[in-house]
Amino acid sequence: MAKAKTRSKNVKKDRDRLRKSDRRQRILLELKLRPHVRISDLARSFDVSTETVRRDFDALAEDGLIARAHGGASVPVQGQYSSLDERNAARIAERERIGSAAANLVCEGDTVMIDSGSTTTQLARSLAIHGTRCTVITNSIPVAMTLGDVVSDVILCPGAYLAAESAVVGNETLEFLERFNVDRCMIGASGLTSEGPSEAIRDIAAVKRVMLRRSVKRHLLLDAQKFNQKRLFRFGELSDIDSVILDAAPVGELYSALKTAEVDLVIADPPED
Amino acid sequence: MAKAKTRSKNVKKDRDRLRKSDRRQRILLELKLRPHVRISDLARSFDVSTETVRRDFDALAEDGLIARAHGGASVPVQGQYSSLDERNAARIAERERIGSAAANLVCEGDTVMIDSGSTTTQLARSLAIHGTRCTVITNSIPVAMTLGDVVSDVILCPGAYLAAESAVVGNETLEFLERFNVDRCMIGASGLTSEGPSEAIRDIAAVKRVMLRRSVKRHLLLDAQKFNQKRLFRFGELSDIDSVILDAAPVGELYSALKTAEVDLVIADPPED
DNA sequence: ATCTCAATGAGGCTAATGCAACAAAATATT
DNA sequence: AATATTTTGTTGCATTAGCCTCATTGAGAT
Repeated sequence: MAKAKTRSKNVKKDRDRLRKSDRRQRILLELKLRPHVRISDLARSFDVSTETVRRDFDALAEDGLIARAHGGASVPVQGQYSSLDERNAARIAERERIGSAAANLVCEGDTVMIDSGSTTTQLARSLAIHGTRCTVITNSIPVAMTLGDVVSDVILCPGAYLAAESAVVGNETLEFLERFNVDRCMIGASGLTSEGPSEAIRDIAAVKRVMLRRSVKRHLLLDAQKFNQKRLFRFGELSDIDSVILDAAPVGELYSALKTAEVDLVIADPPED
Repeated sequence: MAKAKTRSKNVKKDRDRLRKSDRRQRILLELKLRPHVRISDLARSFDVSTETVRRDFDALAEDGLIARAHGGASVPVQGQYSSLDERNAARIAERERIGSAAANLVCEGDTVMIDSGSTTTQLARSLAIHGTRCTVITNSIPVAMTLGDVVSDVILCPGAYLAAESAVVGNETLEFLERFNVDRCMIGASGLTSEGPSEAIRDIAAVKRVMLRRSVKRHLLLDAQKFNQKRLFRFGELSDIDSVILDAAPVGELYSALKTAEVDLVIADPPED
């Protein structure tokens, strides 16, 4: 049955005041336009009190849709990791180290495929800091935006835009990637077991598969938290990987499996301070 | 008491102050990672006083590299227009109206090509607010990110990433676009004369040309400030355009030329308040 | 070594924001 | 229509940020 009264009395418990949800919607839209909005501006724009906007912010932040800041709010995190909680903030440091170590593997003039993910975005950042001139092919928008067009040539893949990952995926992406032969690829993973790396999202896994196939040297980036984690989509064997860049050495079965597969282990330097 | 030399430090000696430029660099890199940084965080991170960070912010904001906010700073504006000055802030309102009017032209289920630019990004925003379900093909990253993947299917073009426009351009973009036939395209322009629309950046103009060619209905979006402006690269004749969406009616020669070419004029509604 | 100038930090003050409790207004429910 | 519930506004106060001035530091130049 079609909803006759569009938005008047819909549900019982679900009291969605048009006003409120409408404001929230507009806040989110606004944040898609600019990276940061001020409470005072929004209050004036909506003609409500700052307290109301503050409450909207609290609600949106609770859902992880925005990131609060003093005096305003910004987009949660350009589609990368969520810098909300302490736990994740700690992960950032490790990803930074991994990204930095991975950046050292890239030589001047290299052609590199970089996939989407928080760790590979950190790699892009390290590459930008380091100023390594290279050609990058990526399906990740944060990676492209981080690298810019000054130091590196960045080629962005086509495909369907996947907001949750800030990346493009799908057949067009895969076909496009097939056209290239690159020196190396830098790939993240949600999990790594002795059976190989795996990933939770199918389309993302498919991209990784193709990138692995088109590269001479194949590097996997991941932090120790992913050890022995298994996700639905395995995108390769250990023998498909030339080296793994990580923040701590694996042990036990995973370690021996990596050794058997002759995978190089690149352990990122421990934090300086 | 005007200070003669505000910040003249471009001495030939490049070893000015590594400290300062290094900090600025890191601030910019940080902003590529997260959309917003806090002064207090940076001060702690760099182990300098908040005043120093504040001064860095002032300098960076002066160059338009960051956007200041209370308590921090954010990326200037994801690569779109610069919301720095009042003049530009005023333009935003007009672009909003134009974008909204253009969004009304899009029907449910349409396939639409949208090019890069501040006005078309506003169109994307209006589409998102309106919730029009459609398939969008774009070379603009802000457009893709604004639309997301909930209401619309968004297909991003491949190509070389052009940071200044936050868009992809080049042969790959053009070839990709050629593969599609769409109902309509929404295109911005830097200038419009009786000879046709023009654009300052060659690669961007090339994209617009192809989009025009692949569309049944061709819409041009621009504000009155662009009237009688001529840029280096003309990307079409007036007769290539089906309708122009603008915030004020053109007059004189431009008006008669548009009429002669049988171009529809869609004047955006004036502001409500 | 001394001088100079830019850069930085510290203090003090003002303005803006955050927070909590309560009051007022709007809306839904009966 | 009357009541209950939610939402919004207001007030007061604590906290934080902004900004100005001035003292101090540090690097380069003479």
